[in-house]
Amino acid sequence: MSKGPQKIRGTQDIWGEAADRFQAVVAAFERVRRLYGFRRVEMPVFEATEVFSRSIGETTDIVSKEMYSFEDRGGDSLTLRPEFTAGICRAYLSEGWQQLAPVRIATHGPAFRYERPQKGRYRQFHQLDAEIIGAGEPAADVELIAMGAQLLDALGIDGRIELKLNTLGDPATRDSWRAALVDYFRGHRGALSDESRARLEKNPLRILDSKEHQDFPVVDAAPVVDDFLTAEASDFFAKVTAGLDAAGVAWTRDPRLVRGLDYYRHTAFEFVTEDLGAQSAVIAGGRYDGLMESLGGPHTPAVGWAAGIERLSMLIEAPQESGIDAAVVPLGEAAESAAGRLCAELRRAGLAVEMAYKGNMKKRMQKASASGARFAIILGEDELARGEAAVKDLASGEQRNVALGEVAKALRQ
RNA sequence: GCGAUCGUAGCUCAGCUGGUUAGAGCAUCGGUUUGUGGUACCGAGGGUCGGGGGUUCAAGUCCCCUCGAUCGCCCCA
Repeated sequence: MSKGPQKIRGTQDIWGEAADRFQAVVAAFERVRRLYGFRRVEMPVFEATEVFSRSIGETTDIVSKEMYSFEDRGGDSLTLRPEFTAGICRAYLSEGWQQLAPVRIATHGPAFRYERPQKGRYRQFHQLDAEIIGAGEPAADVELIAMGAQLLDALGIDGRIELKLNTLGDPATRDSWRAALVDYFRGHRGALSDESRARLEKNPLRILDSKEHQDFPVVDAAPVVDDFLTAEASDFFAKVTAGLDAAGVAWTRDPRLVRGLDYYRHTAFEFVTEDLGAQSAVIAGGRYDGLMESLGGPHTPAVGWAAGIERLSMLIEAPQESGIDAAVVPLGEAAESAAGRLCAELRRAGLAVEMAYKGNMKKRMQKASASGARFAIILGEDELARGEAAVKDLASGEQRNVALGEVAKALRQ
C-alpha cells in the first residue's frame, strides 16, 4: 500500500468503472451542449492570479485560502484555476469575443482548490462548464438552466435532483438587502451560533443557509430579497420563472439560496441531490453581469453554470462495458504474421479486435474469453494452409471455418 | 482550518479482553488438459499489519506523533 510514492492528497487516479462513468458524463455533456448550440473551447489550466482574485472576490474562501498560487520562473504570480468562469471571461476580453456576442461556450476539465478532501470533494476535481456571455435577457438564463436540466435527464438522474432557484436582484437590490441583513443579524447577534457570528463580518449572506438549528428562528424571520427587489429585478426574475415553466423545467423557489462568489447578480440556482451527503450541489450557477467589469472590461451581461463531474459520475448507473468484437488467437509463428494482417484488416473495417499472443493455446483462449469478445478467431497451421480461420462464438461454443477474406462479414452476423 | 471514525496481501475483509511461523475469498501464476475458453480440482507466489516512536517478557491488537481515507462542520461543483 505504501510502496513507492503516494498520490497527492485530494487527487485521484480515475480508472476502471469510475473512468467509464466519468466518460459517460462527459459524453452526455457533449451531446447536450450541441443541442443547445454551445461551442466547445479549451482553456488554460492556469491564469494570472489577479484574474481570479479580482473576479471571485478577495474575501471569499476560494481566494483567501484555497487557491494553488505560485510564482513562475519569471516571477509572475500564477494560479491553477479554482473554477472556469473567470478564465473564460478573461478569454472573452483578450480574444475579442465581443464581436461574436452573445457567445455560447462549453468546456470541461480539471480545477483546483486546497480544501479538506471528502467524498465528492477533491483538490483536483473536474467540472463541466457552460456560459452564455453578452446576453442580458432572461431568455439566456432560461436556456442555460434548461440545458442543465436536460443533461441530468440524459444521464438518467433527473428524478433524484431538484432545481432550487433564487434571485439576488440587481446591484442596488443586493446592496440594500445585504445592509438590511447585516443590521438585522447584528440585532440578533446573541441568538446566533458561533459559526454564524463569524460569518456576520465576512459573509453575512451565508448565514441564511446555516445548518445550525439554533440559527433557524433568526434566519426564518430575516429580511427576504423580495422586499428589496427593484421593479426591474423583480420583472427579470418573473420572466426567468415564466420561461422555465414554458420550457417544462421544474423548479422550487429557495429565498435563502445565495452563492459564495461575489460576482453573482439576479438569477442564482443549484441542482441539488440528497444522495451525496454534504456535497449536495451537482450543477450550480447564475448570472454574473458585473464580472467582466471587475476584470477591467466593458459592462457585459453573462450567465453560466458549472457541474461536478465526479459528483454526477457517482449518481449515474455504471455504463455498459462494451466488449470487443473478436479476439484473434494465432498458433505458431507463421500464424502470428497472418494474425497481425488479419487484425489490421478487421480494425480498418471498423471492428474492435485484440490479439491473444501470450502462452499456450489454453492461455490464449482464456485471454480471448476474458476480453469479453463475442468471437475468438483461431488461426493455426491447418486453417492457414486452407486460407481459412476458425471463428468460434464464445457464448454458444459453436465454431466454423471461414475463408480469411470473409472473416469481417462473419463477425457482423 | 475544526471534530469523529478508520488504515491487515493487487481487491474485499477475518484476526476474541496483547501470547508461538498473520488467515480467507477474489485476482495473478503454474498444473490436471503441449489445437480450444467461460465450470471443477490441485498447487505456488504475494504482507517489515500505512509510517515513526513508546509501554511490555511479548504489540496487527495498548499509548503518542505523523501520513492517508471516510463522515460531519466549513466551503463549494
